[in-house]
Amino acid sequence: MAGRPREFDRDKALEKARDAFWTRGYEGTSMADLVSALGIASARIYAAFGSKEDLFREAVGLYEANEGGFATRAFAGETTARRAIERMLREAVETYTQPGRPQGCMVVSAATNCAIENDRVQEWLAEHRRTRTLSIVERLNEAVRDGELRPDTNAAALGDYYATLMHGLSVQARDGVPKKRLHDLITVAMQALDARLAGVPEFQHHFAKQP
Amino acid sequence: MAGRPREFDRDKALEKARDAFWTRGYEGTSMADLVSALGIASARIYAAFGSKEDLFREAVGLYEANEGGFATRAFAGETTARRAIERMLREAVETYTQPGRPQGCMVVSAATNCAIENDRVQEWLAEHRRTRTLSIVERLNEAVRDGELRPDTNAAALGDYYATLMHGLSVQARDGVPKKRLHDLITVAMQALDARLAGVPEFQHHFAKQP
DNA sequence: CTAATTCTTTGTTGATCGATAAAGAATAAA
DNA sequence: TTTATTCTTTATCGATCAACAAAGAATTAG
Repeated sequence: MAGRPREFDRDKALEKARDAFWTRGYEGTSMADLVSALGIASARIYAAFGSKEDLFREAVGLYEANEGGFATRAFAGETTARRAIERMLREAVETYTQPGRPQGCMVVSAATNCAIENDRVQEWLAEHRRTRTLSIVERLNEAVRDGELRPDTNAAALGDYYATLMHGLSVQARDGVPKKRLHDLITVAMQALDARLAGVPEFQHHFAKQP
Repeated sequence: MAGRPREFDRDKALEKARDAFWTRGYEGTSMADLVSALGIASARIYAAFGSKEDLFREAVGLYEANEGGFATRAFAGETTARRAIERMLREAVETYTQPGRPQGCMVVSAATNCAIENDRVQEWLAEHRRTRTLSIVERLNEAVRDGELRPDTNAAALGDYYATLMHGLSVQARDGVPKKRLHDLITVAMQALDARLAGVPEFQHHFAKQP
């Protein structure tokens, strides 16, 4: 063991790689781009991270453990589904529109138009999105079981609805739609959940589960 | 003028190019891919279409004139905003999930993670999305002026909301979410508009414009 | 010290990228 | 027919792609 110690900070390098991939995506970021972003020769990148694909996967992991962890954080930190969903959406918007930072969601935008040889990477991110959708549905199902939401609530449709909206938020943020407009549309979107809360009888006939 | 007549069908070739770009995106589709998809040598592609970028722009134009024209069609073909918005969303889902066809929206997914040298292409598609968002907002503003929607309706937020949802639908469709689930979440989303329709007094206090 | 190990530097690999040059083939105008 | 024009074929261009080989440099273990 031992040997010559690494001269650069691996964690700092990974952060720079995450930002590069977040901004330009997997294929949009070349090894030459990474060399100049990390400030180290390509051979050193390969020695430290394995391959471009390995580096990307590790960079996405870092993203999800921090900026991209709004869903996990919201579900862990809020006691009601109503507050968790809203917090998730509003934290997503904050993350997607941070000034001086890459815009949008790395998981949504980093690998959507890949060449056939990078299909595995694209599919890997798609699986992350599907898992996130599932976790939202599951939280809403829990809310129905808990009695927070009416028993006839279609939690699957409601969860798909919020997941779809969140993925759309990433597109809009990347297109430069200002933060305030995104927050305003979230306000509109929260009404679907409010209408399903137990104890709001006048809405019941309008928002009943589809047959 | 005149000269040797072209031996291949330019329109058919453009359709094949549109499908290739729709499936794999601008950068994900190489000239070699186009050569095999169109069945003609690269020099003939350049003679007929100029460059890869010119071909892509023409392919997007074809997409928008047909499959991707659901928004324009809905606004032209429906007399109420309520029906226009729903038709736009449901036709979008049909387009995004057509069996045996490229999934999702070409305008949303064909150029989201591009290298810096293709920024113009990426920005060009973003401009298309912003224009589409604007057209939705404008239709809702019209509905407020017409009295279809309550005068205190925040048409900008409502339009952003439906544009965001539509862009999210493309992500979900690409991820393989089945058509039925997408239609079900649209049903949830239509309630935001229903709640703003004139003549539904009991909703007024819940869906009032933000201060 | 020596030997083993790991990192850094430098230069380069073969493959693929988008794009085109050059020459031959097929048409219309004169 | 001659000439001009346009398309097709073939072969390739220089640039860039991700990845690595080889040798030198710096450390620890023994």
